[in-house]
Amino acid sequence: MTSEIGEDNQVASSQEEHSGDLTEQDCSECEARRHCLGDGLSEEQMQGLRKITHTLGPFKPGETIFRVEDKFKSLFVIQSGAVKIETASFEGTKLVDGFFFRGDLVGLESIGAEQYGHDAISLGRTLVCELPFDHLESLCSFVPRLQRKLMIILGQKIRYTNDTIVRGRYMSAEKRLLSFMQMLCEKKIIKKNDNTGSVQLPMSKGDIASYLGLRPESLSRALSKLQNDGIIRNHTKKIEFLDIKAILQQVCG
Amino acid sequence: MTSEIGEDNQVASSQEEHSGDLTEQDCSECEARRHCLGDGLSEEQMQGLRKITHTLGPFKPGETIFRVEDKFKSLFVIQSGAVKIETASFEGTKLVDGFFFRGDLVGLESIGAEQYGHDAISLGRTLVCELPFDHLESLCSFVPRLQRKLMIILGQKIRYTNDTIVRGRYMSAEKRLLSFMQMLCEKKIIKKNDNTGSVQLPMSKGDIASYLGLRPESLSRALSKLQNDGIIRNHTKKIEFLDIKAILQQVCG
DNA sequence: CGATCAATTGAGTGTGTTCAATGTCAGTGG
DNA sequence: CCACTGACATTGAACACACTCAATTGATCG
Repeated sequence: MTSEIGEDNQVASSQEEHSGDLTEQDCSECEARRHCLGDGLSEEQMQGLRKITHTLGPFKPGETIFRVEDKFKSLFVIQSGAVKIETASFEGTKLVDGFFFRGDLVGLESIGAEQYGHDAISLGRTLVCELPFDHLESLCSFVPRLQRKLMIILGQKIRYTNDTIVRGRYMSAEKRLLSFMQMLCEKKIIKKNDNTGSVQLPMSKGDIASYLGLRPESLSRALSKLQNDGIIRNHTKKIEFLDIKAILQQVCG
Repeated sequence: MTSEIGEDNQVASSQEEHSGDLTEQDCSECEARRHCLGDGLSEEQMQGLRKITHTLGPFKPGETIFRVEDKFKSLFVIQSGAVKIETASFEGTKLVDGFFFRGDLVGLESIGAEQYGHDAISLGRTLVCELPFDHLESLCSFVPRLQRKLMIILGQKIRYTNDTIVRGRYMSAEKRLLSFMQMLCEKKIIKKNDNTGSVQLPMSKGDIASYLGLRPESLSRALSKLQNDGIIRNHTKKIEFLDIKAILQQVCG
């Protein structure tokens, strides 16, 4: 478990990119501006937030943003790209516990712990914004709106897990896949065009399967079935949605 | 879904028990004192917390503390007794999403939502301490320690769900049951006596099954199997632990 | 172009589910 | 006190769905 730690600290190497960067964070060009923790704050409040943050990356696919057992220090807002978190279970098997996209906060899972409980791994070309948690906490005391926002996000995360993963236990492989695709639609990850659309998947099918609590084979079969039903068209790194309504109407029961 | 709401508001009727109670909450006799949100706060800080709280109950088994679609207003600390939260799924089936014991906070799941997402139902004779959330939030801004504690609890809840329910998907019925019994041990719900012990279950077997993502029949079979293996002795409302070590050593994989 | 890893497909197995029957227990009323 | 009731729990038999194992195809990269 600890064997790999420290052999190649990509966080450190990435930080070098902006070493000597003492100017205040510039959020005006950030792709995630509208989804960020800071959205809705006054200019003055945003300034407080900008002072404690800086950009990390870009991370290439497979690079780690933090590792299991690294000291918990920061949350990370995804500016662009995508991230998965995973843990090694009992015998070497990796389990994917979450995917994160633009505007999502990575690291909430480790609040209150000494160390991160997951590896956070970049999918695609990823830029993140680091929020040192103790600074963020202090800032929250002065900016009630920020405190509120963080709590809301924590509450949402609890609900989201309950509505998807926990509920998912009672759903067939096909339903789980559909609810995953619903999520992609709601997060606007897909390129939508009326009732059709498509996603360029940043993660592997195996990762999706793991996240949904399925074997890769079972996911593959579910994909094939939906393709036969004319709901989707399945490719290696892309899924075309031929009938978005049918996917969204899917009542999860 | 909304049909039952308001027909018999047990919250209101319970509140009558202490209507006119304008004195400050007295925590000195509370069974959950050592597990409460306020534990670790200075006397002065505790005073702030006591000012915004009051006791509700006792609730009898089956009575609701709040219902789905009630406006989200408060968190509730369990002083004594136990609570389950459940939701009605698609066709009338109730799904149990959590159990709460002394010192646990009920309602975290609904932070950031307009309405509660569950029914909270008393198991056994239950006393709770109501924490109006907007007051609690304001207090958090003045008491960083409290803010921190609440965030830690939220983080822990996220981790707990991930470590039990999400991981549980990969575990057999027997393993899920064992991990449930581990939880009971860790929360000191059981009456322990060296390597043996017993629990008087406040909830039905059906509730446990639902919580673990199993059918009652499957749980029953798992219980029978563990009894045959000499690990437990199974009764209707009680489980005897004949070998606590064997239960705790159980590595969840 | 071969090497490697991911994804798919097929065949057989297994664990939990489903359906149905029986058993247990607490509460109620004769 | 015992019979009746209804909810919960247990047990059995057949089934279904996802899993396992194995083979094949497909993509990517040196």
